[in-house]
Amino acid sequence: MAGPEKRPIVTVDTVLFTLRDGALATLLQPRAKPPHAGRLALVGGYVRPDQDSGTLAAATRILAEKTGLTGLFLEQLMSFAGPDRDPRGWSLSVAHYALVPEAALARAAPDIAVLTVGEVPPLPFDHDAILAAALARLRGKSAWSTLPAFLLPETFTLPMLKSVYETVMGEPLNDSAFRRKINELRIIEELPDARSPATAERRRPAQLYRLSQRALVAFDRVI
Amino acid sequence: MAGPEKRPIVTVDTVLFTLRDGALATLLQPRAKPPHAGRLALVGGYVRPDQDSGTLAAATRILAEKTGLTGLFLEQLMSFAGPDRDPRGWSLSVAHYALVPEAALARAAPDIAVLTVGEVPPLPFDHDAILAAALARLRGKSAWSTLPAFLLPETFTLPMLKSVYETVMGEPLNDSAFRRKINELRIIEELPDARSPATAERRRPAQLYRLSQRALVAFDRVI
DNA sequence: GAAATAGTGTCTATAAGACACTATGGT
DNA sequence: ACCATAGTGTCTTATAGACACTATTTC
Repeated sequence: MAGPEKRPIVTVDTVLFTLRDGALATLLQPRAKPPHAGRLALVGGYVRPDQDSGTLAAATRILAEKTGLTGLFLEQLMSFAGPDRDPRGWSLSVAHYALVPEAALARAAPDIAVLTVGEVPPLPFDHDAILAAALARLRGKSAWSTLPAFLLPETFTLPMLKSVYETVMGEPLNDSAFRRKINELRIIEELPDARSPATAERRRPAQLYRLSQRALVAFDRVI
Repeated sequence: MAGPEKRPIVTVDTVLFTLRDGALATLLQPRAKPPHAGRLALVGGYVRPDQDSGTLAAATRILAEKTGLTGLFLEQLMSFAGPDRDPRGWSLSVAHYALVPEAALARAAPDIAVLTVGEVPPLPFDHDAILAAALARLRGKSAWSTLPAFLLPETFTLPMLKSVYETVMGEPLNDSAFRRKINELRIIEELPDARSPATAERRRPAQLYRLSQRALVAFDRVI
């Protein structure tokens, strides 16, 4: 039986995704304390058994404390553990990922850096591997769920929705087929008499929609 | 900073799947010690930072120690944590799942119970939830990967492969379409001049195949 | 040659992609 | 009127399913 002194360090880390100028980006924060103080890293912290009812709760608490971000789509990714990933000793991190719509971004702590996923520098600990796994999960799950919609505001247009799917999956989608599928899947609903504002460039206003359910919906076919 | 005394209990648990008379089954073992001594449960144990290089290594070690099973396909599922799942206190279990071909089953510890997934009794801790999550993962991943093949011996016939996909996914598959897809995907290779034995009932022998790669292969389309 | 399973060929149904077309508002 | 984006209709292509057919072995 392992006594408490033999227990691993248990932390949670969260990969935060957002959109930046039409590109997929991630939010990183300079570490406040050693190890790796000052270096950009995933937002993480210790699981506190006296406060947290689970790891999702721990991740939610730490996100709020360290970044001010709340109300995000947040999901467990997987755990990363081993003797060498943290200089403090054998540690286990339950990695999560979250999607940050632009409106929430505005409320984030000022020290948060927003970097396109292609321009992320080498990260401390095994955060590179965690980020890669989160990206793979985001891309994989986007093809058959409403996951990318959580990068958008609550109401959005079909061109916006198509664009975010294209950004996340990294490939252009057929417009006609996209509309057909979204329609058949009944995952979004029209806001009656609500249209996006027209601008000098975006001339014709588009119909506004919202998710039929404000929760992740999976579907069998692929976008 | 959380001192060691505030650290959660960290364990690993593994859901073991196998085939039993053409049905999907799970391997459970009576617990040797309290809590819940004597009750059938998932195979699990403490992560030992002094011995284990990670949670997969911990699960592999514990499986070997408690069941004698080695060489299985084994993958992390996700973590389950909270204050109430274990009477010993706030605990975190990194759940895994493994696939046990019939040949490996023969080498398993004698106290292992093999139960069809439909006839599993209520399990201690949150093992019901872990089993349900593992089953969902197995079913979901089977549609687009070679996962079910790890329930078969190293060499198998196409009818056997089709049957294991049907068993795992719980629905009949079209024979012609199945062969077409398996062929196009190039995931298996023929063993030249090797055929399954014919019996009184299975009259025409079938061509034997093996996986082209003895590792999980994902494909984009669905079986 | 009858029985039973292994394996093939081909038609049909469905869904995805291509792409030309119409619609609407701003300038 | 023209531009730019929003949105539609329809043809083609790719893939999945249905199902009848042939092939090979045992009895």
